[in-house]
Amino acid sequence: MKDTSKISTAVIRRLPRYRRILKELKDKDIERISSNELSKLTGFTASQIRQDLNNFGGFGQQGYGYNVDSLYNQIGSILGLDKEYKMAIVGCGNLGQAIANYASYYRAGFKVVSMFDVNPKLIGIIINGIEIMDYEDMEDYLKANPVDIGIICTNKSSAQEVATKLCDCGVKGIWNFAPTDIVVKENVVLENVHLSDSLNTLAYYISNSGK
Amino acid sequence: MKDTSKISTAVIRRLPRYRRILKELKDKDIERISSNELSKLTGFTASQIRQDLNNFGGFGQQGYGYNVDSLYNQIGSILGLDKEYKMAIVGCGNLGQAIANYASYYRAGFKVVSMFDVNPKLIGIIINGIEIMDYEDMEDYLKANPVDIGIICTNKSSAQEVATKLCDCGVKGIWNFAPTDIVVKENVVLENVHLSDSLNTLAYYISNSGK
DNA sequence: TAGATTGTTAATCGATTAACAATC
DNA sequence: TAGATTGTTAATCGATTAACAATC
Repeated sequence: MKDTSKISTAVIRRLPRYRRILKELKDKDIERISSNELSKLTGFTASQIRQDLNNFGGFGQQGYGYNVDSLYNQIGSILGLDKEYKMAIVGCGNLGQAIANYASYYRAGFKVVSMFDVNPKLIGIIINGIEIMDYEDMEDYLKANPVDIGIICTNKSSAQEVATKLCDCGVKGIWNFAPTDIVVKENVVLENVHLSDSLNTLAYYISNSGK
Repeated sequence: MKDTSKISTAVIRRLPRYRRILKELKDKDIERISSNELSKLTGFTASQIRQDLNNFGGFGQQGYGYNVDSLYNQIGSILGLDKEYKMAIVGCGNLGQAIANYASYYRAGFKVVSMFDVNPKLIGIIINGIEIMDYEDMEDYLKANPVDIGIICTNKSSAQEVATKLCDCGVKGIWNFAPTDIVVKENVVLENVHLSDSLNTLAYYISNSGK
């Protein structure tokens, strides 16, 4: 296996997609698959698929292809999905609540364990078994009950302050849904979901399609 | 200006980010900016910024830089944000409701005009001024009241069927939040927001950080 | 005018694709 | 064994960066 720190983000971002397709094959009780067939299903070239996988090890067998179940598990393990992640949601409007209900059911390994908001109307409400707490108490609470991932579902103006506080509370990663660029402490991983950027990109391709 | 069909997706996906930063500068009443300063704010190199912008035309001025307000508007126009987009949401759980409240306030140009669900408990509810309608009636309704963008917030198993129906109703683009790959009719633009993929990527970097 | 900074060409770098020997 | 398909090296392609003449 190569030094994983040298593997490009493009490769990493393809892995969840491979895994998703493998899951579907697994559910259809398909045992083996060739890079060529996987190419048809994913839209990536067979060559690229083999290159990508060989960054992490030789998971296939000449003349046979890849074992679906085994490759599915290997990719899960590469992605770190055999571990458990505790998560805290900050900002419990519709989006925060959607995530609270969503995240846990897609991947058993991701558990929302605490939720925070400043709005007195939301504090005390129970979402998916978790009571929304006062944001004021977040620092104390998270220092006593640490989480791995902080999820920012606040508005733009609060996002940086929340991010800084989450970093101080020792999160390992931040999943940011606020439509702004935030800065995090060294060694904290940042993953942005900029919905407005995504919608803008869609608008571009709509207004330029057929040209 | 180059043939826009030859401009890579990577370039297009940087445009919303440039625009976001320019908006902040505009709000601070900053009039001009050089590619070098923009580089510091965006994290992209000055060279790349100039290259990107020159795909669409020479918006700068030697010795001066770029006029913030004008560049902001130009990028908006390139992205097609000077038009209006009517949108329909299919699947009105937390996520669908979050989008209904979200999309409209980020960009005045994106208007949610109809919402559909199969759940009788949701049908009739009013979200942000829009009454949720029965999914059964979607086809008839959208043929009489067409939209530009269909937003899929259903679960995985319904996503493809919904996508096909939206295509039949003449949408120009689909914004897909269901965690699955869907196929759309030719000339319909597809933009995926795979939240589970995003979270998996975050997990990878967390479990490989510090190595 | 002198200084600054763009627009654009050329050089570099990295990612994707092609090809094929290794081998199951 | 013969056929299939990987793992891996080499070739290609495209995107990013560097450099600098043009020019405000």
